[in-house]
Amino acid sequence: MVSYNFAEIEKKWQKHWNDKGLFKADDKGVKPKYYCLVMFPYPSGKLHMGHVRNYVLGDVFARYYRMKGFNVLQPIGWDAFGLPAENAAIKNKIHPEKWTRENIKHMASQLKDIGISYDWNRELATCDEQYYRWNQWFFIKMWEKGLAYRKKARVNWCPSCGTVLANEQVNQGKCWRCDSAVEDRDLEQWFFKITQYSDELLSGHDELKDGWPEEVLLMQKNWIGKSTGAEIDFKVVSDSGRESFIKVFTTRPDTLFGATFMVIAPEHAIIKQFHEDIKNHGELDDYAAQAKKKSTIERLSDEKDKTGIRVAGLSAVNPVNNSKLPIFVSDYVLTDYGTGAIMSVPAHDQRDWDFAKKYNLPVVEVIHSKDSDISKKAYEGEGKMVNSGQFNGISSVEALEKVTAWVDGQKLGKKTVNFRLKDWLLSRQRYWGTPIPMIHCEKCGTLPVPEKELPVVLPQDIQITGKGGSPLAESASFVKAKCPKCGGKAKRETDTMDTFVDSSWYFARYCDSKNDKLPFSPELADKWMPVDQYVGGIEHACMHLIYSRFWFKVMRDLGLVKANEPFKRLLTQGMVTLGGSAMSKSKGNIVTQDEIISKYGADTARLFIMFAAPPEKQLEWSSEGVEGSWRFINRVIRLVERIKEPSPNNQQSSVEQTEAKKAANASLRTLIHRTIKKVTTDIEKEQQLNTAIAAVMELVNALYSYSYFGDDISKQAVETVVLLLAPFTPHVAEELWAELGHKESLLLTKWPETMDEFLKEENVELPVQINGKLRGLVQVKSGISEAELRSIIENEPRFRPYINSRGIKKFIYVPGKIVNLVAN
RNA sequence: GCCGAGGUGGCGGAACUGGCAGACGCACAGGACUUAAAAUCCUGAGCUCCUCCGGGGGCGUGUGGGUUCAAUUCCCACCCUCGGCACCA
Repeated sequence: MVSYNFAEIEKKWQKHWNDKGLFKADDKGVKPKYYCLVMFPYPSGKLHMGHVRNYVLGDVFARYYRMKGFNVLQPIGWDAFGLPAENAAIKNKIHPEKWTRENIKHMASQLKDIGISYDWNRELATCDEQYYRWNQWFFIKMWEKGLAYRKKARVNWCPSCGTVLANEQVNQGKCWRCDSAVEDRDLEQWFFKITQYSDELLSGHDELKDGWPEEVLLMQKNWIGKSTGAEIDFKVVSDSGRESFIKVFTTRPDTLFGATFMVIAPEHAIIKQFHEDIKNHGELDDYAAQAKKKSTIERLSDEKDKTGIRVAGLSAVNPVNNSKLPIFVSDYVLTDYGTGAIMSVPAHDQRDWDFAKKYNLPVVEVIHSKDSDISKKAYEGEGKMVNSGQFNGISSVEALEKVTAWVDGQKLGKKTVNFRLKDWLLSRQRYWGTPIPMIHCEKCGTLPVPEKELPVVLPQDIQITGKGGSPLAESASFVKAKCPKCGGKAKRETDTMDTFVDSSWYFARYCDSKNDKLPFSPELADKWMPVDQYVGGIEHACMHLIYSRFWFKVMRDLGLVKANEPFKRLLTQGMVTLGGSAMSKSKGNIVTQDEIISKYGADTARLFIMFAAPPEKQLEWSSEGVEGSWRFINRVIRLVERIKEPSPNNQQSSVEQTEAKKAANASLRTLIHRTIKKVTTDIEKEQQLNTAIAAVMELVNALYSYSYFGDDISKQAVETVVLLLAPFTPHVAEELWAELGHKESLLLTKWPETMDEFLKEENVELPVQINGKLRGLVQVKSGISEAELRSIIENEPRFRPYINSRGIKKFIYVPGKIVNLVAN
């Protein structure tokens, strides 16, 4: 490996960019703005190739749009609160803040090493008081608007550590530290009322459909899960004659006559209500206790072996036909979706069908179609109503409306819209997060900390042990507070906020990151927002991206921003995996960027990770092939060196040579313009950077076999190569650009443009298929008529053997693309 | 289990809107340069069968079917891998 001196070149240009302040976004700039954002990193320690992919992607866009004449904002910051810092604190007896700050320092220098063009003046960390005070400010605004509230909710509880566990800290129902069985416990928790925006989060998709991947919108749509149906009251009767009601939610009121049993969640209130009437309540209580030990995912995934217990001594009544229905308890019905109870229609719902078969329950067909055979499986499609009283004979589509209307009229239920989206549970019983700025007074209740007292600073005098309740409750000086209303003794809230709060609005803070009067000034937010290009992992498709959209709408309603949506365009980059799963420090499967940079330099690392796969695709890491990117850069360097030397074989030429040269010139020129066009659309429109790089490689290959290297057109080609590579390999591109005699940095140089007249080609090579098989190619003028083409092909002897005496049955010509002859 | 994505040579990947499957790169083989090696430059190659060595045939995009003059691309069924599932971020 003979090397160009990448270390020296990279340092030199990084210093140059920094000294000249070329990455600064201009708040007062008149050029059109372009806000390019990558999801900010959690400072876990070292940058690995997954990070590199993310940040280089963003940087390619930022550098490209600078050359296109935009005023680019590309900021960076740190998603600095979170569980790993607390784990490190427990494990290594290091304060979370110290651990976090050290990681930030290291990762920041790594980002500089790979030459990402950030405006470092706007850097922020969410654990800065000056950042999280605004989390608290927003929390209070939400509380004032009724968007923050408190209610009981379930948490994972380790009885031996006496602490709340994150889902990640629960392995197969056991505590990660002490291995005791994890229990459910109800705690008073804080929520954001994100469901108030359910409809808008859904309809907002209209605005995003051009800039967001379809799959993300689809996932969000399903996550929000709007379903229209009806809530219907079923009378419940005990054997002793006591009566009550159970509300069920169904999206299929048309199948109401087919309900043959009812399934309720193990935690359903009716069980307590009828406790003494239920003969097997002991068994049911045991079952509920078992269900509590399972996570939602486990509960729903025991599909194959769905368990249920009949509630003895209690039955429901189908309101439409007064038939008595047995009631079952099963853990696949969840308390917090719908009403926690379903009517089961085994003929028309596969899960109910499976359950009915297992427990030998009747299956009654109420929708008939020629495709249905309910003895084999449930029929979930449309059809004609049967066994449905006055609704017999009409179509099930019509019945959906009519049954709902009838139930409504009989006061048995009503039409409802149900969402799968739940309110955002944001309180955490942890240390390393934003303290929730509330005060509990015995007399006056729960009140917000007055705005002038913000921030509520995280106390330092806390031992992080991983045991016990909320860590903040350990600090007596923190807990002690004065009631803002009566001035009496009060207690401070000791829960902290979910870190998704931090990441829900950081992109707006970048617009004005030093503001100490407001989270940001509305004027500056209006200048930069919305984000033009957001880049980040697909794993954030639902949670982070929905929370941010929600938060943005709240900020709009507070008058802080004008737009409706925070991110105009989204690129969900695929994960970098090693050994089949995503690189992450917690899994220990990481390859750090330093390993690649020290051997090949930043430019090779950048080029390789962009070239290895299309951005949105998952990429299994392998360093095989890095060598190729390295070689390519060196190949370009040699081209530049050669073009600077005078070329001797270009001088005298005969007439034939002149003709040949003309043709070679023209085709090189066409290639230059095609390459510019390809690279430009690949970056801007397709966002396929791997093929953009491949196109530049093809141009370089063509230059190596160009016979008149050294002439004007080849000089132009070499300059084009350097310009097109500038976003990908910025350091070496700057060096070469200077060597080619240019004084201005590439960051201030215009992106090359194509000229249409150089894109056309006179002749085309058409593939000729006979009966669908490729039999040869013909060279023709590009505008050739079908008749002309046909006679050329018919007269070519080489195609004759494939066409027998009866001739051509059908002649298909797709202009400029292909010819297919159908012979008899 | 539910929601979403993916599966193409030995490997990473390319292919516009249904129109030459395998661009570009890695690894590999041969050649040039060299005392030699490295580096570099040039050439070759999906698999397979036949060949008079000019070339010619067949098969091939996870599996099985279908639509079409033509399918990696559209339709149906299935298998496998990955991401998310609300306290990892």
